[in-house]
Amino acid sequence: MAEPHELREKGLRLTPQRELVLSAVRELGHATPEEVAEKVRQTHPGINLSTVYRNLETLENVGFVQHTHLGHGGATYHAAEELTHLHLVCGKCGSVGDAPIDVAAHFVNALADDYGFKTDVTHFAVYGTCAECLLNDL
Amino acid sequence: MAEPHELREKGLRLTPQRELVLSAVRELGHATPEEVAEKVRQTHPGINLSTVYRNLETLENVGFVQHTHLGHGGATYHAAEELTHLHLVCGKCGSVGDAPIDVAAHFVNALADDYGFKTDVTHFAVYGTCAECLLNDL
DNA sequence: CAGGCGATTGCGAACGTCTTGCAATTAGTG
DNA sequence: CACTAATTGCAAGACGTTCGCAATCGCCTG
Repeated sequence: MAEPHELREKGLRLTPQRELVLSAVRELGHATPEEVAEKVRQTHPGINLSTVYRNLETLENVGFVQHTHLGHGGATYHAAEELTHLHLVCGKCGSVGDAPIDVAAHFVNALADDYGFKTDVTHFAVYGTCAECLLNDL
Repeated sequence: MAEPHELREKGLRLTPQRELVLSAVRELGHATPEEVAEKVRQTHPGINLSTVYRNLETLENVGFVQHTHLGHGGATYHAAEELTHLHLVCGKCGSVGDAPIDVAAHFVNALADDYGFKTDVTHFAVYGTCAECLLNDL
């Protein structure tokens, strides 16, 4: 009895596609489903986009990955371990910066205390204008 | 010389469609482009969806309306006057609650001070779980 | 108040992203 | 090794949004 694979432990079947999707997300950090598919194709050229979508959903259900809305339309996926920061999306240049979740602590507490709302700060990006673009506007 | 129409003051042509889109947004509060179109059709049945999209964009450029991402896919539009609150989107029941922007003041300041990032808290929703759904989970 | 120019409209097609139904394949079980 | 259910690939479709184009219409000017 070897150690069971992390996917099997969650009751998931172990398919090459699934493993590849998971490791692609882990390697890429931020990634749209499309980007994940592209990455996976380096090792498994035939993979279908819908398989990627389905696996991302499955992996999200068992907590290995999570998605975030960075704006426009597409969601982007992260390994669950990575979700320790929030995203600062600049509306001018489109850059995505990171900030530790701590900066939102006060905010999250205020929403919890005043509205009973439990906030997941990482799910949506924080929109605004980045330092660089603010400088360029002067 | 009568008082000039608010749209004309911004250098925009005054078309019935444009006026109707603007007042639809004002009447509806929150509304997706689709909902705006539906509302406009009550008075102007023939309006085309692309006209609605184009007018929303135009009206946004001159500052009469603004859009917010509440999640999933579609943007929702607000009259600019209305944008005095942030949106609390519940991931379980899908409800959208409001909170005054003030609750985010500390957060916004922290991002400005530490990262030089100027945040627009209203552009993206705040995601989480609402008080009601938290109760139901017990 | 008629003429003309450019903005705006409606329409249809195209788009990107994501979902779905279905038949074939495959992982895990006994 | 055979069986069953999960998973895959594929093609079609749904959804929201954008685009090019020709026809129309608002507004300015004479």
